[in-house]
Amino acid sequence: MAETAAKTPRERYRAQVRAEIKEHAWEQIATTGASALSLNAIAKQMGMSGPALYRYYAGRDELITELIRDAYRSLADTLRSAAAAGADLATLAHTLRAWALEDPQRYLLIYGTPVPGYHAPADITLISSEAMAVLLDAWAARPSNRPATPFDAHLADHLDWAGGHPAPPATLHRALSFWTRLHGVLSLELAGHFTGMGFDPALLFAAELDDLLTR
Amino acid sequence: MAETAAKTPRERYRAQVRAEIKEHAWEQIATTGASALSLNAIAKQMGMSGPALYRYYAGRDELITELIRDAYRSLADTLRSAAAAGADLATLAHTLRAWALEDPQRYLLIYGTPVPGYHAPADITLISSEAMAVLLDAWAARPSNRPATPFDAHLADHLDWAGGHPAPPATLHRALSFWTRLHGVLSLELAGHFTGMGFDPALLFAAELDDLLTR
DNA sequence: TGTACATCAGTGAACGCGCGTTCACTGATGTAC
DNA sequence: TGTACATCAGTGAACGCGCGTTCACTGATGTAC
Repeated sequence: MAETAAKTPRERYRAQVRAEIKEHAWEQIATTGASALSLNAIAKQMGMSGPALYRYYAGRDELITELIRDAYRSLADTLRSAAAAGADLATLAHTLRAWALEDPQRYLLIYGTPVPGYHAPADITLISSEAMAVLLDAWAARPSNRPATPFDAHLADHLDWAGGHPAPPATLHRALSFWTRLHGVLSLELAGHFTGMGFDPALLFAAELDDLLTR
Repeated sequence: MAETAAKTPRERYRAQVRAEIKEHAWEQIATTGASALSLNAIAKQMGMSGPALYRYYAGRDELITELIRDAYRSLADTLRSAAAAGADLATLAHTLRAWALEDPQRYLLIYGTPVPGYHAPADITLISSEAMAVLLDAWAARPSNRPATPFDAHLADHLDWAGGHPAPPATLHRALSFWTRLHGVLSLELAGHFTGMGFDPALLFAAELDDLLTR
């Protein structure tokens, strides 16, 4: 818990192996998808016996949980540092897309179809809101001239997800819409539903983003 | 092929069992997701031995292909008959959502993360364009007053997916955007990413649709 | 209507595979004196 | 610096399971005369 300092060599080694396990897990997910994640396969790939991994993870679910946590954290960090560097909403959107394309299965792990048979612990939702917080901040910094919609009124009474963000409902709505619209284009692209359609997904994404921002 | 008539009792029986297998497959998919689809499990559920199913499907992949085909067909039929009954775009959107909610895994099977290890035959893309054709028709019937975007120009040169539809690029773009935006909201809802956020997904969908149509 | 034959649905055994997970163990690494 | 002990990473065997798929077969259903 409060043990961030003074790592013994053994602790250091453990952390290193845990990281290596996760690396191989990502590789495996990248090729076969998350639902086919197998501890034994990872062990074999690392030149270890299957049971050895149980020293590091209590089981498959705990590993997946950690991967999901890392994915959320990575996305939040990426967006946060982009925002800190002065990125506007368009740049944030492209940052999101670049992050997703860098490892499609990582994106799909957190925003795609849930892994069958896996149940996430309760605190995962909390971590997922970190990335959202960056978007909320970015939208809050942008003056809105749109008339309030009926949904804005509904949102005003259902703010659990906003984490107490002080932005007005209309802004929250726009941030939410920003997310769903980009996800719509992005998830279809990552899942391969645009292949064979002819057009360039990057341009569709840019067009969607443009429409989103200019109104 | 051209054998639509004169079914023998045996052919009738075969068709019936094939249908029953698919029913059980859908049940299984609804609970465990498509990646966990197992021929043996279906056979057991039907009170048959595993190998018996090989009389009806050459293997797991052929069964999945048929399920995907059926899903696309079902969606296209649903949209088509709604359109034939005079549905406008808003009604079509709600028809789409109702169809998706009726069986979330069926929607996710065709529009979600691809099933790992499964490779669809080439003609699947063709069937998937049927639903899109209904949307294209609906948008073509609606006068557009929007200025052309740079993406419209790109689309004009990349029309493989439109199946020769005579609508202008701007209209094709709007139909495409209609799809991606509704998918964005819908897929996040179906994957459970709105649970715990507080608001009503139906209202977000309606708001997105409203924004989509009023401009 | 009755018999002889062909078709074909479904079975059970078998193959080889990989999975998650447990357990008792060996042997290396680190700690205390 | 050296010895005695504790810790703990990793192994190999084992358990029970389910998977896809093949094969030779039984027995019921349909067909031809």
